[in-house]
Amino acid sequence: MRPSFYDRPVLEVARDLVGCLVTHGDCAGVIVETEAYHQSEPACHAYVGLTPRTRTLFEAPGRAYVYRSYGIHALLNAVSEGVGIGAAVLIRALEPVAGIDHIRARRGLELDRQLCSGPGKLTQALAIELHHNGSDLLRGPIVISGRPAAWREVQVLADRRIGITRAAELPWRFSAAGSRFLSRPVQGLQPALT
DNA sequence: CATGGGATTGACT
DNA sequence: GTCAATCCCATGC
Repeated sequence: MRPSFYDRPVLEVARDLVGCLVTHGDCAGVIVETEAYHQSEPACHAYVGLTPRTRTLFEAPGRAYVYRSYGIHALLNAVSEGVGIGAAVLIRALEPVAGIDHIRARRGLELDRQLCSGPGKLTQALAIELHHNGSDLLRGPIVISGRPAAWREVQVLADRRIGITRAAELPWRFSAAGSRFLSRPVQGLQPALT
């Protein structure tokens, strides 16, 4: 992935990350679901401005923003847009493609469809922790790389974001059409604008 | 310094 | 469908 990939409007980055590969150590999965967040809307952590918590969101695009959700789960985001603009793409679900036995052991589950079908599940599956906050997604240890050949032409659907109360009407969730590995089914069935 | 609210998940009725 | 677990940190006194 080139650095310029993330230095674009966060909606485009979120759409284009569907089908890309996330790798950490010997485990990897194809991104099948994302959500976009931007400082201009109140569901985004960066809405409150620059604070210790949101610092990473305003730094260089292509970094990982990892934070703790509900005191329990670590959630992985890809920082997007330019320095000084708070925006990121939440990685919400993966189709596991490598290190599946390792992933099953971490998750305590067997069924492939449930291993990475949620933002907290996939961080547990790939051993992504809070200390990865601020790390470089181009250089590692967590690496996001371009779409494998079989995913080059993936159809992406847009839908409403999940689990938020503010700005809930925005169609900023993106998912791979027909994927069985989503956190929840698509409701809107709207093709993402290109 | 005290309080309260989550970009969730899994267990349970 | 309901609900608790659990912790970082923004906010307000």
